[in-house]
Amino acid sequence: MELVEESPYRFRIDRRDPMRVPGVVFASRALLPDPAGDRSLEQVANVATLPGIVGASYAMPDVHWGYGFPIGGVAATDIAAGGVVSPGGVGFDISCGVRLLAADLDRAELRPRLEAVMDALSAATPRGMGSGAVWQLTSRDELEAVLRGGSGYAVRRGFGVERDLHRCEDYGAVQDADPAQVSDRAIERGAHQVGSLGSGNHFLEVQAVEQVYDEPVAEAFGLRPDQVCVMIHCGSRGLGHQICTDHVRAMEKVMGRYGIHVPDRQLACAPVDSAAGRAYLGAMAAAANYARANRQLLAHAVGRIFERQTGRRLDLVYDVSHNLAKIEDHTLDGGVRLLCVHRKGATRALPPGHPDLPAELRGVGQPVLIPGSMGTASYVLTGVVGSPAFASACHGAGRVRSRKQAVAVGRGGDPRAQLQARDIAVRGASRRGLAEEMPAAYKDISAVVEAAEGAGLCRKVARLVPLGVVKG
DNA sequence: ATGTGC
Repeated sequence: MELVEESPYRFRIDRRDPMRVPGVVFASRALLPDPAGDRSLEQVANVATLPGIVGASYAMPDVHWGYGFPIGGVAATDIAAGGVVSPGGVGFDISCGVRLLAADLDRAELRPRLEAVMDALSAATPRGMGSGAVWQLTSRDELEAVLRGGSGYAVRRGFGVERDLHRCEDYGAVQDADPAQVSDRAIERGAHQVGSLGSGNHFLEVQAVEQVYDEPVAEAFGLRPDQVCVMIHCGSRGLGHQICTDHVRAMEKVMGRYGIHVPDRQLACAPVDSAAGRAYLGAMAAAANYARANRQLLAHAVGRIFERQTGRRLDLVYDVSHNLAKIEDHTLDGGVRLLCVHRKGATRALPPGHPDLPAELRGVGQPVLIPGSMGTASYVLTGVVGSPAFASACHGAGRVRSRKQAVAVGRGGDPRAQLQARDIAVRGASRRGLAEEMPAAYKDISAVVEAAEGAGLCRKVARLVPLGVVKG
């Protein structure tokens, strides 16, 4: 894959047939994927062939290989020009995302209570591959209320407060969810997992604010130095996975009828303005709302534990997903166009002044929540005016070794002991599960964030360090 | 990511 260096944090893949637009990779040279083990730059070029794609096929600094689209990919299509939506451009874990809570508590005050807090969080957090959840839903009607209402439904049922919704992307629910497009199988898989963490790279972490880069913005977000925070990273569990599977299959069947041909079967897609496209978007919105409710329920459980253990409240800083396609207005070539923006392993990053932000955040921009790999720092960033990638930023460190490779590299070591030696309390997860998530398997989060900022995608606000982690 | 893999 030929890359042209345009600036220190921007590389171009020149357009050549059948690409409709160029590829653009925001990264330092050191962060570029190694073509020997990762073909994600070929995927960037493949995405550039999709009908209706505008601007470029973008890759964030944490880009790595994914299903069809790269993880860390952004692609926008022009709906009026036959632009498509593709489930592979969202990913299997629909609306997987991050929620950050902040306590009115300093890390020194928490220190003597940390082990007890971690035990209580561990006991209250359903996690791992199987079932077990905060909510046990008994009827399809009740699950449909979750699929339509997202975090808002959880709040209405008493699991949170109205203020929470002002600190959620989309005020807690994507509009136009269509439960009729969700298969019975997806419903069955989801019914017993509402309010559960999952496994893999999902986690619940107690953190402390180690550094503030922009004090006024941090203050507007509700963050200050040494403050204790809780970060939750999880998604739509088996329900989102099943919806992705179902709609990829459906689109594979009808794609030819729309005259669409793609270089990789995993890029199955349909026009946004088509029966198959609308069906997927309705089901995707339902899965997104499931993920939002999932994080709302877990956060509420965590809040109760914090109050009981420390006497302090947890307030929501923000909740934002990094696996979603959204219908958005963007200015392009001087005109406003309605685009379908796919962000897969990429976080929406609205700039200051954006009308979709609540009044209290409009002056400073949207909080962009970037978890590091296990045991490393996480970052809070903010969106900036003039984003070069449809108001999007990175989403995390980005895997560089497969799970299997990660276990092989770490063989002989004890991941739990390694984390505890650095004063990080660990709860849950098997030895293998932890080994798969060790920092050696990921890029350096600080380098990823430097590149994202250097490329003009976002701006640093605060750096958080882990005190304790609950893994699936 | 995922009742882990056609």
